[in-house]
Amino acid sequence: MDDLRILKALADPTRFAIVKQLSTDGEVCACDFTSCCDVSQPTVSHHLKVLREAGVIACERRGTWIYYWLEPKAAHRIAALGRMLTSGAGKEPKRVTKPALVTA
Amino acid sequence: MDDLRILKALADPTRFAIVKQLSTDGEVCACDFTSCCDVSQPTVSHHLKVLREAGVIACERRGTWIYYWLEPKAAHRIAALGRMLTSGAGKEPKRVTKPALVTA
DNA sequence: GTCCAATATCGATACTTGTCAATATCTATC
DNA sequence: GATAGATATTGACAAGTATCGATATTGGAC
Repeated sequence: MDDLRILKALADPTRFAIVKQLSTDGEVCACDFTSCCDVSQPTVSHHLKVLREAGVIACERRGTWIYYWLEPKAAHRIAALGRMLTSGAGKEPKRVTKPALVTA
Repeated sequence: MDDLRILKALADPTRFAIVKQLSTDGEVCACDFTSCCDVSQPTVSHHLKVLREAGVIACERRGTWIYYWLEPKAAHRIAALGRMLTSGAGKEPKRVTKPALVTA
């Protein structure tokens, strides 16, 4: 829902690594992030929670293990942001002088 | 260059507001961010520096004023990230049981 | 060169957050 | 119910950072 929250969730090396692995593997068991991310189990759990609460990932318990995957909705928000930035970049009015201020 | 650095630069309310304004207006004088972002001038200057060093924006001095705009290269990184995430989301192998580990 | 406006830098402070050890919870199996 | 493994929560601490006031720098006009 909140673009800024999604960005904050992605803007951490550990969480970015988690998201990249999810993007590659499609679905990953929580126990498999401990190896990839060189942090302790509670830290992985914390980051998974941040990503979950930002709506970036979702999870499902299957027996003892919990599987995580990317939320398409959040992925689409980032894609939309990318389109917004690419369309905004290179708009270049490049005025030579500052236009007169309307207010004051 | 660095995706993570771009994300970190975007993941702040003030900087995100700056980037959104740049995306809308194409090019903005530094003096015009003070009004939009409800923070002091040194704070705006600091955030512009962070965005500049992350390669998200670029600037040019014209007389007394300094104009900022979005760097197309950074915009394309975010767009590419969006595509990566959207293609990664919904991959769903959804295995019922955890596969045997290859190593150990 | 002097004055003024726009922007950047510096130093200090408060807030946020990433991290881990210890512990709790949950599920399956016996 | 007891045990064992997987994951989450708690509490504490360290590192990072957003913020501002004061000050410095830069460029234009006189």
